[in-house]
Amino acid sequence: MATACKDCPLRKKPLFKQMDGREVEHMQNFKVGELRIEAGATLLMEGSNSPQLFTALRGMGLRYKLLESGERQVVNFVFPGDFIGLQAAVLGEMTHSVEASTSMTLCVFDRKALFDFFKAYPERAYVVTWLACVEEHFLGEALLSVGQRTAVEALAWALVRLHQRGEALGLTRNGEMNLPYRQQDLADALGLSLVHTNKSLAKLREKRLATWRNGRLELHDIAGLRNLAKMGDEPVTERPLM
Amino acid sequence: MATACKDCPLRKKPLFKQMDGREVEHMQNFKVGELRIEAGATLLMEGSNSPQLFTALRGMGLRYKLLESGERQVVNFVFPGDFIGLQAAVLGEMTHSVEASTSMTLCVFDRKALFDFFKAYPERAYVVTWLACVEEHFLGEALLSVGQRTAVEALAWALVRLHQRGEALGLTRNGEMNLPYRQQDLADALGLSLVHTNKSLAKLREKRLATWRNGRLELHDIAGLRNLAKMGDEPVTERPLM
DNA sequence: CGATGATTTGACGAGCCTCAAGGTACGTGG
DNA sequence: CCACGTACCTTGAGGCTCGTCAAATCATCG
Repeated sequence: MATACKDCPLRKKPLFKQMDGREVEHMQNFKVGELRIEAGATLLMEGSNSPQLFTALRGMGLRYKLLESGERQVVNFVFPGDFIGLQAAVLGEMTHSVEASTSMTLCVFDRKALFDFFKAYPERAYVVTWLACVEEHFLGEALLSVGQRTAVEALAWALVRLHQRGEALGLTRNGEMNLPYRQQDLADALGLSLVHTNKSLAKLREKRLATWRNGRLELHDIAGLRNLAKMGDEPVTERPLM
Repeated sequence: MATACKDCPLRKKPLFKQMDGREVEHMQNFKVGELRIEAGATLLMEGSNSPQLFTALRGMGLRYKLLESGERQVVNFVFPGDFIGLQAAVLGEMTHSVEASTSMTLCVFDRKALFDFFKAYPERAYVVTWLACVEEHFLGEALLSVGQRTAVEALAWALVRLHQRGEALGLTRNGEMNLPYRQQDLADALGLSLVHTNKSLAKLREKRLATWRNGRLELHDIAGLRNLAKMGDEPVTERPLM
């Protein structure tokens, strides 16, 4: 049974901007159902033109692109609240694939209704644009990491960011959280080899900065990590939810 | 004297989707003026909250991010038709800086009017989202290049893409175009050192694939470059103009 | 308890970076 | 007109980071 938008558990988290009753109703009009997929399943394929849009409600996933020769670049990690499939809706096809790392449940919207949605609810149209900008922002930061940081620095950056996202969603306890990815996923996100990623993670452990094993991430010294990664401190800000 | 939107020379280029008279009028309502800046000038600073939005009308520029330690990551190249400053308008601050590589003229819009614009002209709101998606698409591709391609491959990719953009704007003649950037700019875009960029460009020349000197780019073998870069062939498609 | 997939470690080499010096084009002032 | 400065491009030498190859360990699961 699909949960009604008014009962959406995600919306109440402090990370997300409050919606008034009308907005919730607008979302309810747009929503066509819920989808549950298993870990490992592919939700969207690069190049595909899916008839549906999604918002991740529960679970985590990956966005990635492939080179013809098989190399994979992870372009982002999917967390609850992420909006998925906008590119297919607007540009006509997905520019990356999306797959589930854990089992996930997603809110489903009808892609064909998007333009009518824009006409009917401009404040929601603004939200869609907002989310596209957030994605753009993250990709720029990732590019900065891959292009300019060393392996250890890039890993420090990635772990801090992932933890930050988890924390904003209330997924952490005493600096710990579940991080259900493989080292290969991080490696592909940062343009590193698996082996070098593994050795760099070991360095972070030796320096007592962060530990990540058995799917559990623990940051021992966030300030140290941020410093190592030469990150400025932009606090997590409220963002809207679709 | 600011040119009127109805006389906009950019809009007529085949790259851009046709607008009907009403849409042109909507843009005219939104436009507040024109700006001309010199080569080397900074248009927007990362972290700034500019009161203005821009569309590049003429000239070329760079979008980049800086690390505290001084490393620069070029996140994109600015060509005529690019929409600039959306992040500041929506997220509250720019997530990258923008500077002019040549002298530029830009169309100026009022950031505060953006939301009203969304309400009044949903088809234009849709266009803004479209452009944000295009940017996201490009950043994903850049990430793929920096993360997974070798230096020569990444350069091949970059030169093909830049040439493609030039061609779509009618800036090329027999595979040649002006490319008013420094090698350092390409290096910072691809996460390479200047020296290695220079040597890799030499290799592309030796292989008779591409020559870029004195601000002039010449692609001798586009298929060869695409092949080297392992690029699929997505054709350039029409896109809207703001 | 074997099979499969993920993590870990070691050895070695390659790609890319840094340092350094020289070259070219172009503008400026004596 | 030439000396000089500046900005950018080019080339060489040497070293470090990171990738590849290989194998061992570990965890999970049927």
